[in-house]
Amino acid sequence: MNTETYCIAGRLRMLARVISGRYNEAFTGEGVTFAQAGLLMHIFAQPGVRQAELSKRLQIEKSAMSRDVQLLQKNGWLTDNIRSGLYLTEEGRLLAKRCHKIWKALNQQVWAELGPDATLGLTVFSDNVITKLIS
Amino acid sequence: MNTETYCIAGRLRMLARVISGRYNEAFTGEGVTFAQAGLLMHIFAQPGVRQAELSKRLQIEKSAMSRDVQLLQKNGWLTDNIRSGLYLTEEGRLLAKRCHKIWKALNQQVWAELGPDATLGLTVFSDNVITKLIS
DNA sequence: TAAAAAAAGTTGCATATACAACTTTAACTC
DNA sequence: GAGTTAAAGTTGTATATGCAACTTTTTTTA
Repeated sequence: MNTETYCIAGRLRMLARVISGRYNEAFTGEGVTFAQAGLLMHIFAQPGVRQAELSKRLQIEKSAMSRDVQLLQKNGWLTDNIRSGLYLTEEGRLLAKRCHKIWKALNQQVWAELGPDATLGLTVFSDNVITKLIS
Repeated sequence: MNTETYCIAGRLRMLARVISGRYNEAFTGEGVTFAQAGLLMHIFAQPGVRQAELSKRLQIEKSAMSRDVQLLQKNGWLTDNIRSGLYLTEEGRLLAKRCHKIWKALNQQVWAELGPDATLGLTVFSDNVITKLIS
């Protein structure tokens, strides 16, 4: 039946590029990328979270996470004790809240644009990857 | 019904990281990344293809494509007239063939590991993104 | 066909990402 | 509690990626 077995990795990377572009656009007004906004929102939701924890949850290599975090700090959104848990500055908290508003509206819109079949499809795929491929 | 609307972009990026890691591993023996192997295979399948064509097909920004292509060339896998169509050198062709063998086995294995529900889910999602979100 | 417009490709700059090696911090064991 | 081990975090190096501005090539049109 699977006569056409396209490249799973290639397809995922393409989809990530396309969707990331869409999300990045939405955050240009705030001067952040989607990746940065995402981290800010995670830290907002869980103040004091460790890099290692985010690293596992988001499946980002620890050295990449280290640099992402340093970038947030350089921009004044994190307090200076990043080795013992991540905390937003006041400016960081305000930005995180604005990002969340943007994110919520956009994510719902994309969800709606793609429709239930598509989003259910991604959910099923995602759940399978998480249970079968991530230790 | 959609009580939990997770972040589509975040999830896709995570999945791309995880699956890319898996594919990258498979190509370390050949000294190429999955991204490079993928380009080589595309060019092998369509000698003379233009950067702009690959750029559209893979949804990679043209400047990124330009650099990816230059890297392949620097490694001796592309002939020197990259501005008028991409052609593999003999070494490039041999490498592309080896990569295809690796890719085919791995892609089938991942397809099998994830199972039909998952892969169908990705297909449905992917088709929807392509028809609804890509101009 | 020459000029103008559009498309293709490149380069400067910046972020996102990974692997390997290293340093620092935390935990465990005796 | 000192020493060892493990976990966390950082830095060097390299690829992958995007945006903006620029150059080159191709196509259109007058």
